Amino acid sequence: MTDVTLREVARASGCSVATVSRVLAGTRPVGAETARRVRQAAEELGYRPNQVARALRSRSTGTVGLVLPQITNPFFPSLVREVEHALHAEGRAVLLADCDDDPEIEAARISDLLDRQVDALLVIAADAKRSRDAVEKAAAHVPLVLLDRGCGPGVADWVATDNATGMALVLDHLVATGRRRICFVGAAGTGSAAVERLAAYEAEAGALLPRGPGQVELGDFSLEWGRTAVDRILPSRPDAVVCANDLLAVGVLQRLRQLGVDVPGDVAVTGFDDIPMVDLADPALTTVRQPVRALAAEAVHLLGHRPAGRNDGPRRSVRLAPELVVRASSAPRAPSAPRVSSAEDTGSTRTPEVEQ
Amino acid sequence: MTDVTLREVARASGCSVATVSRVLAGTRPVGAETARRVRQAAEELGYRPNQVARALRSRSTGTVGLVLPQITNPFFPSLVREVEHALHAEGRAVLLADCDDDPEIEAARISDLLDRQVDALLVIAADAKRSRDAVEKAAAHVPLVLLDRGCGPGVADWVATDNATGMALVLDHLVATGRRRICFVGAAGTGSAAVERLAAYEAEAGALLPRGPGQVELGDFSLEWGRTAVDRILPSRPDAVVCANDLLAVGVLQRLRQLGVDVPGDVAVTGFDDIPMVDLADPALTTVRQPVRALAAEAVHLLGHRPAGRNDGPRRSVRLAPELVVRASSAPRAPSAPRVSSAEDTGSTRTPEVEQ
DNA sequence: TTGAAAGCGCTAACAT
DNA sequence: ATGTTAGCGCTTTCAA
Repeated sequence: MTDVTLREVARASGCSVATVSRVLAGTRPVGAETARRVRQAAEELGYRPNQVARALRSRSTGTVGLVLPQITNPFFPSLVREVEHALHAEGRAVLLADCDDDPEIEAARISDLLDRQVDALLVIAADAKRSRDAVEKAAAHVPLVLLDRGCGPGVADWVATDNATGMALVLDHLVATGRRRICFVGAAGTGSAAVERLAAYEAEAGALLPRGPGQVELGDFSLEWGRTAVDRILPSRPDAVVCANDLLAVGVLQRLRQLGVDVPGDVAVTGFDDIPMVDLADPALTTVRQPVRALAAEAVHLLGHRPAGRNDGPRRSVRLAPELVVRASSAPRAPSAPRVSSAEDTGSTRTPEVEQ
Repeated sequence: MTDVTLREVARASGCSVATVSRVLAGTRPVGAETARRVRQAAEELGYRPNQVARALRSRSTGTVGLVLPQITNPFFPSLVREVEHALHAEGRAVLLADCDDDPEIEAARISDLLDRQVDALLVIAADAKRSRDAVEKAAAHVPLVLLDRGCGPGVADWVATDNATGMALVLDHLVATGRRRICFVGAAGTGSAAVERLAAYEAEAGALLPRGPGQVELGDFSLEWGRTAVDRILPSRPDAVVCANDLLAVGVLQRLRQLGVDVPGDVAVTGFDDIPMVDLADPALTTVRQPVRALAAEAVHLLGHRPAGRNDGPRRSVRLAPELVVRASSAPRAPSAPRVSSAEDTGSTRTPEVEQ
């Protein structure tokens, strides 16, 4: 089952390999009759262009490297899905590299992808500081866009969710539904999500609440820390707990239930990200849905707009507004105005549901 | 920033390109001193071999296509992770193709991957019947291994979890802890998971229970169907509900709680797969953990053992035994012998936990 | 519009 | 052990 080559198509259609190439790649005008003969011959022989040979000659593999910290992080699969679809729509394929949250592995994987001549790189940085070097070097060789997690200013183009807007949506909603003693459970890390969401909480709460921000508890982005934080926060008698991500919020819900605290009667709880498993939370979790499809589309778009390896022009940083999804965990205490779901005017695309 | 080629390394080290190639690729013995000079020159020039050129000449890209139905299906990310790591350990890269549960898109993606000259294909079939053609054709060109979901006998090598063993572990456990009125909530589809888990339930329940299998309700693999099925099953007064996957089980738990039925006091509930979100179920869900790492390792192993495109020899079908993870949802009603967790003698590798 | 010819960067025969 | 030489299959000058 040896593969059919361009040469054989040329012979069968009675013209040169150059002509066949032009017909099939559509690079230059070709006589109508010739084109027809070529296409027919290609069809009959079952010709399939060898993309490796094409890549070697044209210096473009039609391949993009996608580097991420951990595919098992529940927020990433939908992002990977959207990136894959957006790239495929342009005829490009995705080389996937999972680097296990380790910046050194990340650097090695990036290097490997460059050796494989990817046309571009999409990187969800493993570490805000320690990913920087590898990303910066890679950006000198191919167009590179940071997605979701960045690694410092000026390193490369960066597309992420607008955390400040997301947090503002949450606090506006809570205040509008009568909550006044709002505290915050977050993470102490240096990643953009941890830092920006905390900062946004403090700014918004300072502006909106008469007494300013409530108690803040910082740990890591884990279910366990969500549970623990509840015990530290409850003595201050909050009427709402804002969490920096969904995992924390689910941990908070679990512990609150264990303690017999009524949600949303006694306290409201909110998350961030809208990962698939919040469907299972009880009560259903109010959260901020990241505009996953738009993030992917924007990242893929930027990829195409910085010529390979050219470092001229300013770095672009694109922030996309997320959408507030109001569910039961933040329902008003007086159930006079039942709010089931709401999408603010963010212009963001909806994330597809998880299917089984 | 033009790339350094083999030719330049050859000139710098004062020997031929062939020698440089042999040193760097390690294909043939080379004099120690020459090798040293070559390596030094390569190092100094910052030489990086062009994998595309190498692939064209050696007819091997060091690339494997991974085709799956939907990366957002909660069972797949950990599988993708393990596959990626296993392949990377052999110096191979993963081209990812998500086909949106559509066999036609799947066929197109497979074809695209073949054009890109992947050395092999790993396919999680989208549909037990309609994936067959494309898979069979692809298997004629490159080594191909079906993973998790197959598509009929004799099509290609196939690696999957041993559903019969998994179901037997569940039923043995339930019977051993005193459950006798055990019913089943599953899916009506034709996929191997749906079919085999149902068959295994009926066989085991027939053998173990005096009155034989209990009520069986078949719908699809969704949370919603799990909730619905509870209402149909409750009138038969079961003391255990065995579910064909975790999503169903979580739906069952939700509805049971809504109805005020005590789990595990009144009825035990079990799932299948051990997807990350079962951590959040309340009570924690007893389930069957698929041997994800071992599945990936075995699939990657098989990939290397059928020479490219050669269809000789019988198709191999490898089934790996899963592991029962006992949690609160199936605790014995008399809490005299608290069982927290147990791993049966399956010889399977443990799946790593999901991290955030 | 078409063809002839020159490579892309590398590996693999075949020499020596 | 090393060098010379032919390509891998394609795209792209350069001529015609």
